[in-house]
Amino acid sequence: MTPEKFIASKAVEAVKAIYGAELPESMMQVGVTRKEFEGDYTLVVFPLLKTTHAAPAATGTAIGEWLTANCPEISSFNAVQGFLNLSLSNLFWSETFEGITADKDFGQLAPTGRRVMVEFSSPNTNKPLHLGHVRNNLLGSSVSDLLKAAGNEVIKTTLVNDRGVHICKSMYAWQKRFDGATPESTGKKGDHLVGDCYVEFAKMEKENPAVLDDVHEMLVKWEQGDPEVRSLWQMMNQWVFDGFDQTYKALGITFDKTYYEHDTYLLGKELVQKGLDMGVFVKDPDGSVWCDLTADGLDRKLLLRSDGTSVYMTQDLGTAERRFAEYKLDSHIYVVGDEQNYHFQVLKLVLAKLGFEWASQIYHLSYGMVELPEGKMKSREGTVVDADDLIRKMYEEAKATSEESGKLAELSEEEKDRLYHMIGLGALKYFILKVDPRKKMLFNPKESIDFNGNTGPFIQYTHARICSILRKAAAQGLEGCLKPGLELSPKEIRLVKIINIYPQKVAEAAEAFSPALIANYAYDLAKEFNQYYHETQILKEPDQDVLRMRLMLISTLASVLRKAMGILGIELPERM
RNA sequence: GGUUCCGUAGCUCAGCUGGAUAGAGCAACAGCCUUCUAAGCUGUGGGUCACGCGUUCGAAUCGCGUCGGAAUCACCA
Repeated sequence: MTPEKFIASKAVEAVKAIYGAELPESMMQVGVTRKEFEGDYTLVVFPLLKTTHAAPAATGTAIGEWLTANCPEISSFNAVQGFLNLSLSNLFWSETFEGITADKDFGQLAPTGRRVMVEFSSPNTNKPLHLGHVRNNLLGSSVSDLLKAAGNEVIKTTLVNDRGVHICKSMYAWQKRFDGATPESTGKKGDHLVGDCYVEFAKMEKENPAVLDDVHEMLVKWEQGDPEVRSLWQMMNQWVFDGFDQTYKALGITFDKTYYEHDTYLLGKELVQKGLDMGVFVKDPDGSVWCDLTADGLDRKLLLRSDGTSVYMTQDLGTAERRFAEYKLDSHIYVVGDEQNYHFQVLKLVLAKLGFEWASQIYHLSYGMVELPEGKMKSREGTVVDADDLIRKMYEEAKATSEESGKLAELSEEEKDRLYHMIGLGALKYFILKVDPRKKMLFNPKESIDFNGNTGPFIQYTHARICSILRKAAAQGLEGCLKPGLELSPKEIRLVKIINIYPQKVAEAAEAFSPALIANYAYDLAKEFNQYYHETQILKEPDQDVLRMRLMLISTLASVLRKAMGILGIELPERM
């Protein structure tokens, strides 16, 4: 039980005892006391005035007196206007602290019994990944870990868009203008080489629009299984996959299951027939099939072309049905940009019309675009921020900053390399994940991502600092240990308080599908530690019990930082 | 035009299930390394929470409207 809930339940008892009225717990608004006032938690008494028929301050005082008299956990109070500030006893906090240290799985929520699939990344195989994909990948991966921490079973998946006109464009340009170039012959990463082909095609199209006909012919041949086209397709796709693998590896992204569009693009046609049989779809005279959503405030949606071929939506209906059936999913989350809000709105509606109860368990985690100061990234104008480039730059930046600080003399070259990658990536991941997913975000390539302030490296640094203290303590044979009933300082209580709400944060963040809440929590915790660090000499404390308690406190804090940042996919170093 | 989302400090962002004097970081300025890692800490300046009306004891937060921005409404994916 959280302290807030505890106080609310006690306040219900207080009101009953003093005023004889039974109020629901939801009437008790308990929040964390603002810094300017004394106390840990504040009960807002305004909502109670109709019941108590007394002035705000008098009501607060009466409840405060009852609580301090009847609850040993509540040590003192002060009533300011309609706000009753309550201080919890030192014993309460030291017991809370003890409870946290005893819980090996602190922050891992109880199993929900729900199985959730998270689809993210889902790249096209005609060009390399850029910053927009990076946001998608980091969000998807992080939300997956977040949902796991919240007690769900999670299956991470991706649907590779490996067929279609866009792929054929790259293939066509390669055939005509690349003279047999391969990743080996050019020394170029495969996805970048194929991306070059795609760009080249745009030029070809500009010079002679007729090339589009050739590409469509190629697509038809692909669908017919033409051996030559298929083998070219396979070769170039493999180049891209190899390139993507490197990028995924650098980002620390993995999937439990990979789908390929060439396997799934025909799914959903039976569902169209089912919808027609059920009378929820209609067939136009030209043979095309539609779902009428005008009653839901939307338009008519095409589900099957007049030539009988399927569209994007058809395929998505089919894959959703297959996945829910195959994996017995309770829920499915799609991490897709907000430009596709309409698509997912329609998807859910159509599935509901087909009678699938699980349609309501589909969530579109709709995130905002990453924009540059000039606006959207445009590949035609060469303003796309390439993922590999960015990762490399972050590494260089981390290396430069680290070398400047000159603290890493004892590390081997290999350890340094690992550390630079950890820091560079930590900066990038935190930069992206600390922003509310739903909001669009701005990236300015001219200003490099910061390593100071509210950043990943700040939190990594804080962790390294704690580890340094723990190392020094261990060298003196000292270990963290908590003596029951030991007095905690106000600052230490603050730390315990923040650590204590971590599980609650995980629950909130999972509910909102927002790793940003975890990022901001980790920052608050790190910041609070740094203040404590500057005003408290941990190792020079003469009282051994206090010293050991502090070691316990900071090692617990470090462990919570690791858990929180782990959800963001960010590793914390032991020194930096 | 319809629908949806957004508008908080010079910049990037928190806060939004209504609560006390709206918070951080960056940038600027002033301090703190003979003290456990200065990628840190402390302080100063910086706000009509786009605007208006409403609901409420109380609104950045909820409702309606206005202005500004974005996305989307394909027999594209």
